[in-house]
Amino acid sequence: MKDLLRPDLPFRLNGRLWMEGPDDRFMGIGRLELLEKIQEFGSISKAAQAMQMSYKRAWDLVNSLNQQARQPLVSTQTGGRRGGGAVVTAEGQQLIMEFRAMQARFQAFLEAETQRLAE
Amino acid sequence: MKDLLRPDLPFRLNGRLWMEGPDDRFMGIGRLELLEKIQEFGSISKAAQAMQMSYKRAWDLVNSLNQQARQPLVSTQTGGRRGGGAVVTAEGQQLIMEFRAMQARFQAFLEAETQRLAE
DNA sequence: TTGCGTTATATTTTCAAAAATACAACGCAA
DNA sequence: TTGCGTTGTATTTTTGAAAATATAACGCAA
Repeated sequence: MKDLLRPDLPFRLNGRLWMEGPDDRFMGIGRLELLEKIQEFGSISKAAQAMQMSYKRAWDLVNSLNQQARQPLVSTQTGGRRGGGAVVTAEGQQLIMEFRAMQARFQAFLEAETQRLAE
Repeated sequence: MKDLLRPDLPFRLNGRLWMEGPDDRFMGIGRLELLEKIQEFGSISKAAQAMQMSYKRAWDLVNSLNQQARQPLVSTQTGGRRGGGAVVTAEGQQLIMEFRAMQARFQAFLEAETQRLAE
């Protein structure tokens, strides 16, 4: 493989992994990071801001996640002391853990293939 | 994982794999299929047509491939009996084989992860 | 009761990627 | 020498996704 590539350019292997339902994506690296930010800030809008994403997009993603899950993964409330907020549920936390683990195994796969590539 | 998902919807794991240079993608499943179609038809325009892709897009992809390769992966000629045509070079064929093999290993990874998912 | 910072939602605007369109050059064959 | 089906290239148009914008509802606190 290496002998096919221009030697003056640095090439690397990359990839994406996701879970999908019949007509919508369910989980991917972007949604994973969003869930983690919501957990960190307790707010969809703050999470969106931190990811430089519009609130609408973030909300749509959360909605899509919740619609496809058996139990809500993010629970929200409007009004109140801090204006409202969002919490990642126990189920959401489980999803974060399991998908993070899958991502880690995928990274390992990519690194193994990158080794092969150098041959 | 399975217990988090709506039981009435069929979910599946999916993914993409690609090689990239500093400012351009080099190889991916789309380019792989395009190379295979060019090999099949001996023509960029026929390959594009078969993939329901505009000729310009197909040509741009071929150009990008050739620019980043040490040796041309597709060689073309204009005019002549059949109006011209395109041939996948030996190097191009090697790329097809190696990337196909990598894709196969990726599929195996996806299936292994899908097993895990069902637990 | 007013202000604040959220969630929730609809609508409009922007942007970039792809497609569509147009056309010149090429070289063989009729 | 004309026509044909390519490659090669520029320009315009379309399209779809995301951002931007706007606004209501909510519920606590000052």
